[in-house]
Amino acid sequence: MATSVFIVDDHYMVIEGIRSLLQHEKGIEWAGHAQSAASCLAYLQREQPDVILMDINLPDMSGIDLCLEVKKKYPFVFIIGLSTFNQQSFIQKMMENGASGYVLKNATQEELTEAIDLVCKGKTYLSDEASFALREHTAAQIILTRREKEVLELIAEGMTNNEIAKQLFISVTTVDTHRKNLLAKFEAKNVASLIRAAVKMQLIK
Amino acid sequence: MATSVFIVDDHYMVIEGIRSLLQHEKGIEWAGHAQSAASCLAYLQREQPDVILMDINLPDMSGIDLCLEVKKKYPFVFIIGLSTFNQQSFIQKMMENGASGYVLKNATQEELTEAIDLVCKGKTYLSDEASFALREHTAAQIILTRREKEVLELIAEGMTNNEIAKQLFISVTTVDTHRKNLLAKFEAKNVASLIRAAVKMQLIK
DNA sequence: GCCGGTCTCCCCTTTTTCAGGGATTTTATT
DNA sequence: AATAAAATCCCTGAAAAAGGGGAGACCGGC
Repeated sequence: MATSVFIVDDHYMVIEGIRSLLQHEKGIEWAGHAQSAASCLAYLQREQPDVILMDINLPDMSGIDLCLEVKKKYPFVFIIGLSTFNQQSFIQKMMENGASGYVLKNATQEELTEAIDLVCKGKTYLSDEASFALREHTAAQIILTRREKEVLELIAEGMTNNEIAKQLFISVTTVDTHRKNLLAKFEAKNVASLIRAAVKMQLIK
Repeated sequence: MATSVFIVDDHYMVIEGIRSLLQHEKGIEWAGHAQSAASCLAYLQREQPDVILMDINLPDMSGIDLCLEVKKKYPFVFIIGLSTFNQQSFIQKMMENGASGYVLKNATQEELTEAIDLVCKGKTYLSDEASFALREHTAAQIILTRREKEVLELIAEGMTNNEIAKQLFISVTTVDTHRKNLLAKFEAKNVASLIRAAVKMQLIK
């Protein structure tokens, strides 16, 4: 029986590209496509494909969140993440949320079909670049607590410790402690390098 | 006579997508594709297409720089920029460097062919989102002087005014002046918001 | 030659950050 | 119940940044 493949990507050209790559492939059936998380979820209520190729960037919800939601509702649908080369920091989160594989958008037809085949058998497929990035990223990953994230956000907004303290209804000294922990975790010597690093790691927008 | 179209994009799937969109289009001839700036330039030495669809993100050189170079050497080749929705800040630079149009990667077949037709006639095509972004961006554009850029870079590195002064062989007070001007230009109240804004506007990486 | 912009330098004051500690309570997790 | 992790709070003192000025030198364009 043929494997049905569904794709979620907001870029029409990418959908077309994958369709074109897969259309003559035996054993693969085109289940359809969606350009948003919402329409993907709507489709899944009617029918479930074997594999979903899912972009990280969607207009209404991130692929990471969508992945989690889809896996919760339809655990037997396998998900393969899709992204461009410079979004590798998301791979980790995507896999944590239940994706079975990860393919970069410059993958060849062979890589794509191999990924679909492997994933259907319950295995994991990571493109070379993806698995490399995963190792790199895991090493350099920085885990922030809830409060630290909040403080970081507000620092990035340009607020002083005093202002942050008022906003969060805590003491200035507490904010200062969180700030110090942030600086330590990022190995940054001041806010400038902190914010730069945080933006690089996609922890703030 | 048919319009020959060449495409430069490092994502194989996007190339396939566009090829699939254009292949049955009368009046459009597929000239080929390249996945890097270098191979694009190599191709152009042999023959020149009428239109190049050019991605902003290339592995070896940015599309913006490639655009400038191609236009310098082959001024009669029309270039249409290609990008995803969240890279709109590059549109301005692409147009400044001689591009004739800009299309987002979620464009439909109609938009794409319309863009190619218009551009061939020497006109400009901007997708709705692109022209909107252009207006937004132009209004909010911030022009930095040579020195300000240098200081900004070093601030982002986490250096203090003192360290920057030593590095640039100027007085601390001068660095401070530049810093103040940067804050004023960005309408930022401290480095945190300055760096965030600068990263957003792609002035630093 | 003049003007605008850039780069340079200096003054002052106040605010904020940074670097060191230390310490208690809350909240999971086992 | 014990432990670990997170969140809370406090102190001191030095360093840096921010906010407010002013001012001379250089350079390119009109």
